[in-house]
Amino acid sequence: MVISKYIDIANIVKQRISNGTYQAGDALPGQKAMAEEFQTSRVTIQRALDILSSSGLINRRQGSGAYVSQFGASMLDANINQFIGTTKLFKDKAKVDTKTLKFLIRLPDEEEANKLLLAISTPVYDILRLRYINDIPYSIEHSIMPTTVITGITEKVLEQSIYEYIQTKLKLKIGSAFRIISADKPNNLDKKYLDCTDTDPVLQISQVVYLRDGAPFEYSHTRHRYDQGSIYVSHQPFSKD
Amino acid sequence: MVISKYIDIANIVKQRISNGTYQAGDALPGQKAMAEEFQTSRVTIQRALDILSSSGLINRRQGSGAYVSQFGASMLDANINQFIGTTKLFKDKAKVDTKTLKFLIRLPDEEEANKLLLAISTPVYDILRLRYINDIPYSIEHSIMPTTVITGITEKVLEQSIYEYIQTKLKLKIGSAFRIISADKPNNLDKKYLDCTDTDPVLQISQVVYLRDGAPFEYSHTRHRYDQGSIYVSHQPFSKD
DNA sequence: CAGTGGTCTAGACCACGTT
DNA sequence: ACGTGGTCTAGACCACTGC
Repeated sequence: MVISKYIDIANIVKQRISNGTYQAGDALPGQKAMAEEFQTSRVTIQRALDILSSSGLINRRQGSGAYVSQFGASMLDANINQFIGTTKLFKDKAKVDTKTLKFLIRLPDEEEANKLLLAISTPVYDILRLRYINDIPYSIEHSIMPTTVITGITEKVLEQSIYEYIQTKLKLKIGSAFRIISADKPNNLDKKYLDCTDTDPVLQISQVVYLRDGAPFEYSHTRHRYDQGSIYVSHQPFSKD
Repeated sequence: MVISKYIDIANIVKQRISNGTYQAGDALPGQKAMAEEFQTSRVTIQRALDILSSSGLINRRQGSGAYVSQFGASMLDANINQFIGTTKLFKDKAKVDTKTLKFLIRLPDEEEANKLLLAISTPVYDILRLRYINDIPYSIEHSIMPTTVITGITEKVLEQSIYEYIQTKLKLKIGSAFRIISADKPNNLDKKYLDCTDTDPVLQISQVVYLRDGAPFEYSHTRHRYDQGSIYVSHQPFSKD
């Protein structure tokens, strides 16, 4: 057992969906059968199934069974609901380059302090980066981070992945994220760095990201050319409505 | 008890967050205390907390407690991760009008059949509607629905809410949704009905919506003027990573 | 170390689908 | 009627936080 029994079981079942042992539309073995196979109780099997259904891999029908979602296979590799950084998203898939356009420490304005739950006297990092995928301009990311939570950022870190740094070096755990997605007309930066003309729309993602303990650590705006990427979102119901 | 104990408890706690009994940042009573208050077991309390944390209302810290998210109060009314129809979204808040531009039954093309998991010989509804909020053009919705799943749609239903009809009249339960959000240049319909000029971007939401049993029932594209609405998305981690 | 939340069990009963 | 998943319990042990 690596982490917890129910997470391990969920991963094993995920694996079986991935390798075709359970095909789209198939019913999974009953909870009782799975409880026997994994030498555990039915409640633990249900916790594992919770993970799979909340990520859209299976559908559960009371009185009938749990079925592999038709989306199943295609979901496994899709980058849905991601809030990881650009770097990880394209890892091993494409060449990612970063150009830091601005990197300074200053005091936050009222809106920034508000979003990050900071006093306006607490300094923040102000970071503007241009990302290239396979040498094509991909996005402009403008991030504000509190220096009290995220410490020790250097130019070197910025060229790699800030998220990687936060998780491995600072050993902080990322919790939730709230995003607002909108379309916008190109501004001067978009025209200059993303090669937008006046008629090329921009897709903007504004987000506040929180650590697992609830402290906000990033308020950012990321802008993409309209033809350089879409956002994939899945929605699963939790309670019955 | 209305539905299940754990859902009822979640709703009661939600109520208390809403009315300020539990304030942002406050620790909730311990699980043991709540189990006593609600005359139930700790496991049932945990199921209730699962609902609250998966909707971002609380943060849980092992060894410490469960805390009301700073977002808490503001989340309650926000229409986050919604996949309900336009009508319900603005219910009691604004005047919603619908103009049906197209309503016919035809055979699906290959992509539509693919998304809806249909044979190309199964007829689908092809519906194009223009929505107004307070008499201002709000969105163009193009929906494809299988006639085998969604039956008996009339002009009258289209002027109201299709989702309402599906849930109350057909008594079907909506399950999950997968969306792709993108920015786009305006097309001829956008220019004609949303009053877009060549430099007014459009925010497009393409989605496939599934019933709880996994059957897809809608493949649609909704287009908004860039200044008429954004998409709010929240992301909560499920398993530990 | 005391108190908290996280995981797990074995068994029970209920709600629902299917036959 | 039977088999499925959904809910619930009482109690146990573990992992973590914070004093």
